[in-house]
Amino acid sequence: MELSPSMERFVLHWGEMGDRWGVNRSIAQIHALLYLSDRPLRADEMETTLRLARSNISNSVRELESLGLVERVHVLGDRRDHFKTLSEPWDMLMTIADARKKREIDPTIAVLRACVNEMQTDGITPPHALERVQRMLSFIDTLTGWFDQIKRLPKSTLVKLMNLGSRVARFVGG
Amino acid sequence: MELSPSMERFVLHWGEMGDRWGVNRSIAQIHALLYLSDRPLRADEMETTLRLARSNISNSVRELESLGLVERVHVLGDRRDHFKTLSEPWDMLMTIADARKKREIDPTIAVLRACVNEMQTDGITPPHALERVQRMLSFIDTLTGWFDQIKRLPKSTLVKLMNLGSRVARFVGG
DNA sequence: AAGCCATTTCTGTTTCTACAGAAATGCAGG
DNA sequence: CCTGCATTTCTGTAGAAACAGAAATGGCTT
Repeated sequence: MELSPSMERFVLHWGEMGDRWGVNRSIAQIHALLYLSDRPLRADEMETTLRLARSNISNSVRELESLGLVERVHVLGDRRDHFKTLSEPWDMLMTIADARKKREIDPTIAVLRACVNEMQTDGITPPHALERVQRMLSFIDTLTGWFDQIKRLPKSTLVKLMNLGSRVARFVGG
Repeated sequence: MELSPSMERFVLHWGEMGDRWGVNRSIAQIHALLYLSDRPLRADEMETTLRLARSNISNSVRELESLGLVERVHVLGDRRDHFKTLSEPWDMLMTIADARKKREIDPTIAVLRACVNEMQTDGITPPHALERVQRMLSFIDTLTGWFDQIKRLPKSTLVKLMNLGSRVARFVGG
């Protein structure tokens, strides 16, 4: 797949962004490439377009799959794997948020809970430290609980809510 | 400042988390330490507690300051700098989101705009690629516009909205 | 059943970031 | 103006991650 200069710029920038957010650069580039493509791509196509090693493509695609961002598809008469990604930014965001919640937030909640438990009984931890951790725990809990509810709403409803912006505040007397 | 085992665990975990989200480990550890402390800490205290080099503390604290997460304060009769962080998780989240928006999202929007402009005129970029970038741009635009509005709402209103969860959907006919 | 081709796993190299320690700067008090 | 201490900047190093290429695996086709 040939990239125009702007497409290349998009791919490169996406790579940088991924980097800053804890996703490695190649993975983000592959994702960007698939996002730009109007059809599923094969590993060898991505290899030549992005000039990455095949092994790198293979592993990255696997990671993207596990994130739920990329799907492995097939075409008749070709046994090679083809890959495609979500085309709706909104779906992408939800998928990423979901995956990272599972991988990072949920374990964090577990750790904080354990900390709170131990802090309450160890007799060394100063009260204010316990209080801080509790506060953080309940904050994250509230936030993720909210997220879990919100993400189940139909997209159209969410769009309406977003367009309301700060005017949603009316409904709670803000 | 002495850390109980659970406090240490909290600090270490916070460091790991920072890492995964593109903040370096020491910076996140320092932040965690300040968060647990009930008083502003000096660089040398953090040095011994976290066993990091003074230079590292100095640079990290500076970075946290630029993120708006840490404030440099002074006490009478001591010319050394002392540091403290926000104690409200909600304020922390907003501050972080704000800073990262400025540093990463806004530049991204600029890049996407430039890409869209060039793609429209270069005569090489396939239409679907242009369309994808446009869609992403408008999505990010919508989202950040929403965020800018929301963050101005009083915290109490936000808490009410969060507690509503998916029931906010009622208001837009969901 | 054998060979071929796509894919994955493994391993060594390279690159980059984080960090410590040294040197330099700056400031306040004497 | 000089001295001493805190802080910052600079530089080399250590460690980790990313990556390429080689080797191995697995499955389809003939």
